Amino acid sequence: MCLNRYLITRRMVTNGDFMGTYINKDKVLVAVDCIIFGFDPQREVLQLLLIKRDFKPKKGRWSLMGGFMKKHEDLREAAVRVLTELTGLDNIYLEQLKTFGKIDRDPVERTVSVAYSALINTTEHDSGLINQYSARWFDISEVPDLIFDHDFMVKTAIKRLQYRASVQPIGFELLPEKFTMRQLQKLYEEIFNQKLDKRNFIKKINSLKVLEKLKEKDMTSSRKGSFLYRFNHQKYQEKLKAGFVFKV
Amino acid sequence: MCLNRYLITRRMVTNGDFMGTYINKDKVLVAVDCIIFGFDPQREVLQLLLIKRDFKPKKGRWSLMGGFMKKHEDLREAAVRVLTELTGLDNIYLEQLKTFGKIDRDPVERTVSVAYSALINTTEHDSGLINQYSARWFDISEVPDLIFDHDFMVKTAIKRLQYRASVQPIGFELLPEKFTMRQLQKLYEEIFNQKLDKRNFIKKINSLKVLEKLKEKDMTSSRKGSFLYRFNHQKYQEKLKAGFVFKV
DNA sequence: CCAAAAGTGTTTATGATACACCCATGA
DNA sequence: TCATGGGTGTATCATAAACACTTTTGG
Repeated sequence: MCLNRYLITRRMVTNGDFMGTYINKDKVLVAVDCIIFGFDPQREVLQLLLIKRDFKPKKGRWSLMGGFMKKHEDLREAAVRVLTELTGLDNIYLEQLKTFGKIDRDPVERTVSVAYSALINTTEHDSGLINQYSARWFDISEVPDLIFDHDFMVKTAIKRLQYRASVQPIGFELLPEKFTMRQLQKLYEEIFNQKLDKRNFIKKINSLKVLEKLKEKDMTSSRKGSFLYRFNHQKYQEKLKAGFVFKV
Repeated sequence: MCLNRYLITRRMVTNGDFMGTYINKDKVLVAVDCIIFGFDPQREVLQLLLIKRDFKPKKGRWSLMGGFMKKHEDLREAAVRVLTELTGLDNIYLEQLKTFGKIDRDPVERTVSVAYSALINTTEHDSGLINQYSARWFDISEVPDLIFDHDFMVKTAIKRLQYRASVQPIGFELLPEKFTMRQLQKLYEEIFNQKLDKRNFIKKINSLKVLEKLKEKDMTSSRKGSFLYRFNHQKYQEKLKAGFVFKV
């Protein structure tokens, strides 16, 4: 590390080759921020995970889960580590969203932040664990003002989520293993922020042929009860390999 | 800068608030790499701009136009500056592509690189200027091996280009002001790497209603000559505002 | 028997695809 | 007159959108 750096510097001094290429270049902090979406199947709302900062600056304000990349760690690994440290969430697939590099985005130090995003199935992840870490789910319509440029990051993430939802059967990452058609539809309505026609929606979803209709019914939401469905990962993978586009 | 940093450190020492938040965090080099696409309307090929490195490491190898962000400069500005310094290209709209953060992507120093991409109209930009800077256009099918992870960056950029081309009338950024339908079609064929039906293509393009057919003909490619078209930016902006999706 | 949510089909409009011949011109 | 690239139209199919009534059952 320091040694390594010294050696390179020596080489540069010796033959001049690296001159102007790596020395005298500014180094800055590289942050990672995690934008985690969830869906509450009972209340049928899209949610965002936030933490309350118990340190300055902006102590007491809500923020995305963020931290700094270490020199000897991959960027993505840094995001995974930070998320785990702050929420206990483990084994989450984080997708890179965008990098935010405005000069004054962090008032303390020049920091470039790489935002990562994930969709999680809240019923599969221990919410007690999340609470323990002073993290909390917010309904997407009730997200408070966030620190720095985190509001903008969230806006960007929602746009990306809408795009992803339009080309992939995204619902299955956010719903419990078994779910009703109504829940799936509500999820899409939340993501796109618009009402969808029940009949057309079901037709389209069925045409994708990646759902199994189960014999079981969910009896909590009506007297008649509604059938439960399950996502068939194998069929999905086969279709994906065949180049099928899951336009919803 | 150094002063500023010192003050913050003092405050941290005084009240402990910043402890563990900003101090002892690793700083790394933040690079920007520019992926510039062009289109040669004569030869009807998609092209990529590269430079020959005249410095180590990888001296003599071809590479994207890259450099390091300065501490007191926006990330995007850094990309614009680097592009201008290395190619003379000015006034280019660079769109952020993705950030590459593998631990060993640069063998010399830990570097996180943010890739930016742009489409340029080669006839509007002084190619003499580019040559002066030891930059060169390569046909997309003949791009040489590049340094570091630049090959992967280019692959990623091409995918993004294909996506953008499918939802925006992208051709107009890459073509000269006046162009023929054939050139436009060839451009899309190059981007998607597949043949398109002439009649269907023209129908689709016309349905977008953002082209003006001129009275002039281009006589260089056939005896009959082919009509020239021009992109109508105003119509495009109006449609864009109205939420029109330019699916091609 | 009624309230509340579940479930189900048809029609129409729009856009995508496939496909082949005539036109204008310079040499 | 002919070789070359330019230019045009129709029929079919697939998907999207609009739209309303019946079913089930617990209370």
